[in-house]
Amino acid sequence: MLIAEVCANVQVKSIDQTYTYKVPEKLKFLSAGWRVIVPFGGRKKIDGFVMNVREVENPDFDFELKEISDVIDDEAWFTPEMITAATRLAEFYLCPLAQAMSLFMPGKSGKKISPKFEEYAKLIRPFSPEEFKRSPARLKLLNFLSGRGEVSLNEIRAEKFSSKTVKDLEQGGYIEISRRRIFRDSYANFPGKKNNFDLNEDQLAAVDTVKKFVAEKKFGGFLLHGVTGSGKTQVYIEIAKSVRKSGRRVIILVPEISLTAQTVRNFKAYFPDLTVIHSRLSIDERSDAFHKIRNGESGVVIGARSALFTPIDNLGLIVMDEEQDFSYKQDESPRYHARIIAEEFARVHNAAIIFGSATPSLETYYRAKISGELFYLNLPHRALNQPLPTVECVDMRKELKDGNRSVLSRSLKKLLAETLKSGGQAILLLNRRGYSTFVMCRECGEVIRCPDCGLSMTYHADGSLKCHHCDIEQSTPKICPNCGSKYIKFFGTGTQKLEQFLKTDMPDARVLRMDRDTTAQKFGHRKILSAFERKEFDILFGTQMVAKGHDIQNVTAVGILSADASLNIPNFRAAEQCFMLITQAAGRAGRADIPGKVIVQAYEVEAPAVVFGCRQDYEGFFKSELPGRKELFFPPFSRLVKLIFRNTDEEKAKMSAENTANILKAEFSFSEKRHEVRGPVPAMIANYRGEFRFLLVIKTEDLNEVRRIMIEHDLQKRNDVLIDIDPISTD
DNA sequence: AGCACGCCGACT
DNA sequence: GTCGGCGTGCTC
Repeated sequence: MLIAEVCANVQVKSIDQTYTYKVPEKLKFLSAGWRVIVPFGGRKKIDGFVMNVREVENPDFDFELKEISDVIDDEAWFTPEMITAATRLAEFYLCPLAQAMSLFMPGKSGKKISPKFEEYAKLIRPFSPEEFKRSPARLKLLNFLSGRGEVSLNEIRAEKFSSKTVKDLEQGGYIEISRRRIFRDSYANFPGKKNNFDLNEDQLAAVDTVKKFVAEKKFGGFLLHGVTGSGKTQVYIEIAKSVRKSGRRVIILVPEISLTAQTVRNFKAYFPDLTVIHSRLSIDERSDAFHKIRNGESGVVIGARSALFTPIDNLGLIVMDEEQDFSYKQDESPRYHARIIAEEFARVHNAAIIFGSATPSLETYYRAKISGELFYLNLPHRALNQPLPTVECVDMRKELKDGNRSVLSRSLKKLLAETLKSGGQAILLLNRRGYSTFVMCRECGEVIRCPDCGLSMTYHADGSLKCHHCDIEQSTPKICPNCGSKYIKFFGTGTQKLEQFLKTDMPDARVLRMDRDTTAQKFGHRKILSAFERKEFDILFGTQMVAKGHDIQNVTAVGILSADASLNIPNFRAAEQCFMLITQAAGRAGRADIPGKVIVQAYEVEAPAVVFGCRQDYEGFFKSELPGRKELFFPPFSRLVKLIFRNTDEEKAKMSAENTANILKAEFSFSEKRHEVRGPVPAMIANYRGEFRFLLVIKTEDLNEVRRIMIEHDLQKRNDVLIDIDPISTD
């Protein structure tokens, strides 16, 4: 009897296992990777994934086998590589297999994906006008087609020819209709641009080092550490070219969807066969892209983290640009980090992987410089020999003492005025959107909080209050909901308030706001950046997205308004984040002929992150930050696991976390390795939609041992426990 | 998750 | 009687 192991696409941890089904005669062609329809429990139709098929002589199961009802596609959807990768991802991140498999599908559901075809008509036989004296429509169509090769039926219809005319001519043997698959691709008409300059010495050295590994088809991991403007992209392109020459394929990863457009523009001129994959493409577009990759029609795949999950084979290179960006970590289950997955893929394919950054994550830099797991490639100079910008740090406490209560320091105001006068452009970064960051009653101190998650709500210029965590929106109360007082006050400055300020204080400046609210539509980023690049505006201001994914030549001034705002949040990466923000934003300033000027406004001007950030001194920051991480046993000296226990009953959630903490502590006491458990503590969002959350944080020098212990205690099967391996934050 | 089953109270 | 509320348990 032919039987199949099927992973039912029900993404629930407690039933995460494969189920055995009979393969009916009509489906005996099935093999691993097919998507199927199966009966499951009380449900008649569930989609599932065939994990393997085998012949069994004497069936002996202690349950009755059901039959697979049908297949979904015309071929196996998953390649063996995809199955292996999904299985290992699920094992590593302790998520349901069905969830890991779903990463490799264009949509969530088990719908069949239908390709789109277009029909073309072509003249295949000469004709004389005499034959068609009595049929002027046909004659007109024949004349329309003659000398034009293939013309799509859409175009013919647009010329008001009826389908009858077309059909008649086809039957008469004058024209031929052919069907061709068309690919939906909103990046198809994106312009490419070639950079016509030679690589400098450092770039050449980097290219040569990686090329050696590529030529020998050996795994190699590299950190390409290059200051902003050092020409990392050109290095990627040169290496990718040599990979393509040898017939192997390339994946280029960017942290956010909005950055794909810029990357496509850089690569298109060199790699016309590139394909874009990210989660905001329509399902159809995504499945068309999958098709092209599967058939080998695509040599370069560009996209955000989901670009890792395609049917690509024969992989020679993965580039992960801006590797330090937290967007590479998925913040819903499966909570994978693209950095880990990408490196694993590179190993499996004997491919090279390049992590690129101006400010590498401490983990990656540590692996390159201290533990030697990665090769270190350095581009210390700007490619076109522009000087690095000068950075001035302004102490906002002193500013206040001197009577300046404005969001802009006197130095920054002066810099903006000078910049505009000289025809330059400026970028201002304020990492908070909305108008006011919180709303408080002056009488009783009540802060208005999100009904779902309890975080403070942000006031927006349209009069609404928004939760930036849950996206909930409500109107602003006129009186305090707690005490009824009418003294409700708005505190803190967001980008909208900054906009109002700039418009009144600098009426001659043309200002442009860029944050999540103004870039909501497709290609919204691109539109704003293009307008700024065309010099339609003098000042571009907004959240951290103003510092990402562009290289606008005319920007000579950059201001960072509250550079140290992130410093006081209780997060072990706070300093790293602050340093990155300053370095990244500062890197936007300066052009070939005019050195850039950067003003960093901060309150804690002595903090190492601010000091080294202003000096653009990565190595210095690294050395100052590392001892603290070591002392507190944080990455890169440990790996973290975060466990969240949820329950509608607060006491149960807490008890459950406490029990697990005790079990883990007992297990760890037998271990030779260093493991620590912290908690239970209430989660930062302690109550989400009526569900209480407590968390445990494990720090370990042996992640695999911790994973093994968690599996032994079936933590991965509990629906009330969320497991986050290598979390970004510990709250 | 989602469905069946079973137990209990309420109602035409 | 029987309809429907929800708590419990299972899914090849």
